[in-house]
Amino acid sequence: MGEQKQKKREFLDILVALRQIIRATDLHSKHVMKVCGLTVPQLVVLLAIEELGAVTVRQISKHVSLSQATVTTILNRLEDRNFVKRTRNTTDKRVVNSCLTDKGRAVLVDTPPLMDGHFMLRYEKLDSAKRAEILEALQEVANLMAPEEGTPIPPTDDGELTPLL
Amino acid sequence: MGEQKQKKREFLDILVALRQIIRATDLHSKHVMKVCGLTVPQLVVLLAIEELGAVTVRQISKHVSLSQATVTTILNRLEDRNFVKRTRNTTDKRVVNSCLTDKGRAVLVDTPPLMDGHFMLRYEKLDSAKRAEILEALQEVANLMAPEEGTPIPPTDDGELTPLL
DNA sequence: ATCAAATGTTTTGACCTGTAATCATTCGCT
DNA sequence: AGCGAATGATTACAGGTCAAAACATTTGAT
Repeated sequence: MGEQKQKKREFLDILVALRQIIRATDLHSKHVMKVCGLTVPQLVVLLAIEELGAVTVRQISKHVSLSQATVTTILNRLEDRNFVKRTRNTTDKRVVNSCLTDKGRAVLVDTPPLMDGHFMLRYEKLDSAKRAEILEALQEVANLMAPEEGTPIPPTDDGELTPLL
Repeated sequence: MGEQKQKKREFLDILVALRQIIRATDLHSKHVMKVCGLTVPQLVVLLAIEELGAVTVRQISKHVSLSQATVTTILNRLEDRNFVKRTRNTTDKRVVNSCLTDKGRAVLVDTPPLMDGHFMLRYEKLDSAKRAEILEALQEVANLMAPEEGTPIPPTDDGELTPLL
């Protein structure tokens, strides 16, 4: 009977850890915003454009694991502030290609940290076995949470580049 | 020299896993919203009130690890929809006490899942050693990300109940 | 040629989240 | 008693995030 309680406790512990991680991640993003004027998601989108060149919204969305709508709103802000330039593709007028402006390129020369420096320092102090264990556990959780199994790496194979991030 | 690259790769992997986890968590919250009409944060606040009784905003905020402002906005929505009732404390008119309404109590009788059922099912299938490893890793990461070390459990000891979540 | 389905993007609407500023009260000192 | 500091809550503002709806365009089938 107490076994159910036990299970509940276990999930609660996971929930608590996850919430702390999510909160810390968000706080870091806010911090980066104050320091360098761009949030982590904005930087990630910028990096994706740098890596992929003139790229469609959908490609960015896949690459950074965000919905198309989210990427659009991030692009709006980035374009307002002149970090990227959007141009409609001439051959297919549905698609929009995004490029970095000089300002956009400039802000990336000295990439601000996407991850909390505090965390990185402490993480690096761990021995590599521990680090591997942690990484593996995180990936395991991510997989467990993935929408559907069967295709851990979905056979999108639609010419996508490595969907890093 | 390729050692730096290696480190970078490692952090990138962590970042990717974290982003997927955060995204999945958010998606689950949206899903819960569609199914039961309340998001996970709203449920968590409701549960905190159920557990703590007539409680101040600050206490809720501590209990659920969210800022006071965030709790206020969540309470706004919950009060608008008549799940909670706020009353100013008579002895100290600065403080606001929140209580569940009948409707609020009712919605909690069959607590909707705070965690993705899909995830829970798959997680339960793992052997307990693996599960322990995962939980430990998550807590390790949460600690590594905590604002300051030295006081893993900060000596708040201000009569708080267990700050679960 | 035409019209429906598919595709790519943006808009809309709802929520979560935090910091900083503001408001109201209470407390502590003199 | 009175005034400034501390405390509790809310508001204002800036983002992130998504699903669904709305648009625009292209493609495919007739």
